[in-house]
Amino acid sequence: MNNNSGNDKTMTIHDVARELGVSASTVSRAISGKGRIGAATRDRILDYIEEHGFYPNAAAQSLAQSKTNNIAIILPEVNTLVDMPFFHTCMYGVEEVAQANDYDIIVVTTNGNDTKPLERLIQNRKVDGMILTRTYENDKYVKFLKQKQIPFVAVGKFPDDDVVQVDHDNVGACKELVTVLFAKGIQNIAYLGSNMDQMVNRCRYQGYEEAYRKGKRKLNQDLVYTDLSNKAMVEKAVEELKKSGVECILCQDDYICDEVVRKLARMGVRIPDQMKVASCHYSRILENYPVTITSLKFNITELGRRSCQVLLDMIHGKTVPDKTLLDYEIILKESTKG
Amino acid sequence: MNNNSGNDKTMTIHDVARELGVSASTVSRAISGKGRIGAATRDRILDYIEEHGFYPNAAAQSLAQSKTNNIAIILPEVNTLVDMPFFHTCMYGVEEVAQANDYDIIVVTTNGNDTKPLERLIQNRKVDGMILTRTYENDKYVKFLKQKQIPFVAVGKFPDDDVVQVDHDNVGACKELVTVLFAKGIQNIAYLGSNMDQMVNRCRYQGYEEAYRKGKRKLNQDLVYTDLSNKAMVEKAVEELKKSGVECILCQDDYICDEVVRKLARMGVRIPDQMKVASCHYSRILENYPVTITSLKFNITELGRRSCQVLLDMIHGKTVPDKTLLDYEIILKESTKG
DNA sequence: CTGAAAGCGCTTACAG
DNA sequence: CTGAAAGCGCTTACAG
Repeated sequence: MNNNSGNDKTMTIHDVARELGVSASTVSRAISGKGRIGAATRDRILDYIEEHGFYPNAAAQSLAQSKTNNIAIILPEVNTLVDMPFFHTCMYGVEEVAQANDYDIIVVTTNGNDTKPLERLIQNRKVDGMILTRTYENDKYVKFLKQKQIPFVAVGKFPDDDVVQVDHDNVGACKELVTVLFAKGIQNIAYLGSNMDQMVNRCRYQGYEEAYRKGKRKLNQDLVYTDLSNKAMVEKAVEELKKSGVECILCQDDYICDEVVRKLARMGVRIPDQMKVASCHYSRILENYPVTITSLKFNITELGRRSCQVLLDMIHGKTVPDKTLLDYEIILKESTKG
Repeated sequence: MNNNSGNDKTMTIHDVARELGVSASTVSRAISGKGRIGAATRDRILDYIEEHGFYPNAAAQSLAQSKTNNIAIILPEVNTLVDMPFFHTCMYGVEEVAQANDYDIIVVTTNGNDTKPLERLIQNRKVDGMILTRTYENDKYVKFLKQKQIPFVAVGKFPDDDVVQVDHDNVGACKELVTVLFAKGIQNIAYLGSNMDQMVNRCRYQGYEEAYRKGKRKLNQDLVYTDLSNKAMVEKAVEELKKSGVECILCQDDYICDEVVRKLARMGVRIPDQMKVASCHYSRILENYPVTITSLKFNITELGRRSCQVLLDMIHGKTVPDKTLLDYEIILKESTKG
């Protein structure tokens, strides 16, 4: 007693064709909107479909059209309170515009080295394109995708010009932040960063450097730490910096900023009186402090959205800009006051 | 000059059949391992495939076999430092076992109300099953999936017996935690929770209640808050509880715990001397405090893994347990000392 | 504007 | 053990 003519198998295009006394081709045209078709027939078909809930089989469409309406989003393996929200939020953004365009997203997590999962997805033709959410200095995935000529976009900067990139202007943002801090009368600013394999980290450091150059100031390399891979190293750096008499510490991200703030608290060093602090990336972690922290703020969801939009444009054969740079905000707070 | 016989189109099963002088059926059998086939032919085919890198077209396989090798994972829209890592970690777990079984995961984010995205995925037959990562008191998705007879598993408890569930034993865990606290000599324990629409929150409260009953203690409803939906409400509750002279506050999750700890600090109330605190869910947020917090600890990745394993079993027609309850740990720390 | 036919790239009874 | 054929459910030139 259901709509399905007493037949419980899922409806096909032929079922609706038969019911309506037209051919399957005509039904297909009505649905796709492609090819000439009479307005009356089209409406009749569309009405029937609407009413009886016909949904085309994705695999059949995919096979016939050589397109999947799937895109892959490649996530790194991360587990910090800074990284997880970043990638998750970015994924939301991607998903939002994918959904809006009738695309689904296939998520794959990788360690940055094993290209097997990625290859399988491509070779089996399960996706029409890919989004790389993190790029490395020498990125295996990028090489593979370029060679396979798969449409893909890299979230984050990449040295090669022929790679389509969507990113926040990390270089410009850090440069401006440091310049602003100089303008506030701060004489020297230390930099604490970690893994320079990641492009985003290189960019931030570059911005810091450029600000020094622009300000015609001499950058003392003793104030620069770019390979702090754990808490102990950050703590040691903070101790050394305190002794050195530097006025301000610029943190590559909130993970490092978090350690810095805690360490200073344990040392009894007051922010900003005895040490100023700023971070290159605002995340909710910063909300937890008694003292508010000066930082750069990026719109991560928008980053995801734009990446997806650019990828879809590529897939649909439109020409897209090689680089899309998103804006940033500089949030000045207590931690750099005075 | 590539391996592809000078032809740049992607290889099909017929190409390898022709090269090897066998039929497409035989190639198919060699790959799938199904149907009788001579060991020699099989090896010859497999070697060729290995060497020349043939990958079957997923859409074609999907169409012929009516299965997609995709599963969907439904994520709620969340943005707190507690929720995002939870769902992200769970997703990792799912992805890990999906990958290992040659399944891909399609991620869809929903607000819990709009069933459209879910429906599309099902109706177009893009997935073989689904994982619901959050369940609600009256879950629309559950209803839809049951009606459609799609294999699915709910992460978290669900009242209906005919819904396959994978969950931590939230009830038992909270019950035991509260019982342990009683055993330490604490006389009364307040409960701070939020949205009771979510099953997980109901469970935790239920465990708390059961511990009271088991201990034959009278539960004073003035000590119970179950609808704190923002910071201000939590703060007010903390103030009232401090006045009431209660000894210990049990927090439904770390989001609430975070607010409680901060509020107590601002009030100048020392933990654990002047107020004890415990949380029903350990997340990295708790690592940030100067005082360590007693809490329940769950293995979220494992939750994801098991959910996926159960779903795959269902898809493959095995019988699976209606409920899979994962273990928990009780971590006693400073915050409940003395 | 519409239909019949071939094709997308696999799988799987059915013969042999 | 292996092959020819039909079928999965669409799309799309090609005729008319």
